[in-house]
Amino acid sequence: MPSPTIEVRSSKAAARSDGRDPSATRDLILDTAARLFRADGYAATSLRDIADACGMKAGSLYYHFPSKDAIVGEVLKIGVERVGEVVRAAVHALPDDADARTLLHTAVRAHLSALLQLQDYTSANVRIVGQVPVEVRNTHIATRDAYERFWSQLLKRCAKQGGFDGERDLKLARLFLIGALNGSLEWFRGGPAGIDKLAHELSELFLDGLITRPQRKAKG
Amino acid sequence: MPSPTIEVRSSKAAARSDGRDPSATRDLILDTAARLFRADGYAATSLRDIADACGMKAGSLYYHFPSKDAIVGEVLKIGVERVGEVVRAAVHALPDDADARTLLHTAVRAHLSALLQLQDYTSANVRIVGQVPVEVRNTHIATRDAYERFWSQLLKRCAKQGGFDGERDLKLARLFLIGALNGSLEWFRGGPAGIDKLAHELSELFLDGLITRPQRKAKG
DNA sequence: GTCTATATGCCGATAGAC
DNA sequence: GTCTATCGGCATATAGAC
Repeated sequence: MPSPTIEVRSSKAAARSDGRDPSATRDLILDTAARLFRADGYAATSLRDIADACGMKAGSLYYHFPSKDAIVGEVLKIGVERVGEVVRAAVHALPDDADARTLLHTAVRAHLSALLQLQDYTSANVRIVGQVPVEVRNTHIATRDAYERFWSQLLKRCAKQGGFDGERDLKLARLFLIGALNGSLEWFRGGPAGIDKLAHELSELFLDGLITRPQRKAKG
Repeated sequence: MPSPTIEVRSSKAAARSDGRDPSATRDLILDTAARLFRADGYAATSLRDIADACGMKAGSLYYHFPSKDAIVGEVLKIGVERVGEVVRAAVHALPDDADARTLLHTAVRAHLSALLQLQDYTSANVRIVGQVPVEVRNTHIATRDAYERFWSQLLKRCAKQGGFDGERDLKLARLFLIGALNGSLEWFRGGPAGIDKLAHELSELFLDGLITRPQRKAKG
């Protein structure tokens, strides 16, 4: 499996620590806010907390963002959009006749990579949705629905290529799959190698199940 | 499938609306707090909000609980402990030689029943852990770990009875399974019949996978 | 057991100096 | 761009009447 490690950068703030990028401070605020939102929740994280962790004063944040809601909205947006982009790109790079196993494994691996490398953004996400102004939440839900539709189509494509069992409910399978993927945010501690093992195990589990099959495909 | 619907009562408050039970008010406060914590998060839910929804004044809550933390601690506790009790009881009621399919299906169905019928408690749970005093959180984590150990043993028992594939990583399978189960909190809307279908689909999916098997067991 | 009244403190946001 | 200073509001928690 020569597929390269998937790299997902959370923001420019981590890349350059000099002050030359005019948006570096903005990115630092976002990274910091995401981390604190994830750890303490939205309402429990004050602008003073965020500013302190950035080495700034609370009033200065208003030069970069018009309100606390705008900050949390941006954090949510980054979390949902970036995962979708990474997964779509990885699947799009496959040949048109890729088989079900390759399709599923690639999408699962890309999702896990982005999800876990952007942990502060993605997991702040699941914890603070529902505590945020309706306008922000509606945008978030629309993006999320589009991503779920992508997965529905992907599973249908897999079913055609891979001889899926006709009795399986693909809608429920999709929901369970995404739940299993996102649940890893709560327990995974490890690096890229661990992510690869996760992706391998989960896609095999969903395709083949726990019970031994009479004949198995040859591997690698 | 003659297995009866699993009933899980959230508290005595729902059962009796007369004022005769001395702990009825306490239970009403807990039910209300769980619902609001789930909807709005922990920090965003004020004691005034809880009191208003109970038809009381904020100060009166302090007759029943010493602090807001005590309320949230109790809500968390109910959420984790009740699910464990229901699942253990359901599995314990099975014969010693129950096969893997029956074991897994029974445990999955019991978990989903308790989880979804206690939605306010269980889903408040996943959203507000990490926003709560360390002492409360440690108790919560201990209970949760014990429950995960129960699932590990259950899967080992299934593996012996059911001819599991030796290549599967049971620890990861357990984590993915519980993730898929708990993820249903975010999307499931339905009643007991829907829960039964969920349990059926998920246990079949984990045992058999998405790909067609050459021979299948006869059903029902 | 529930009420009113209040102590004390942190919150988001703004204004204006530098 | 970042600072200091401050406004008005709502938070948890307490005290004591009924």
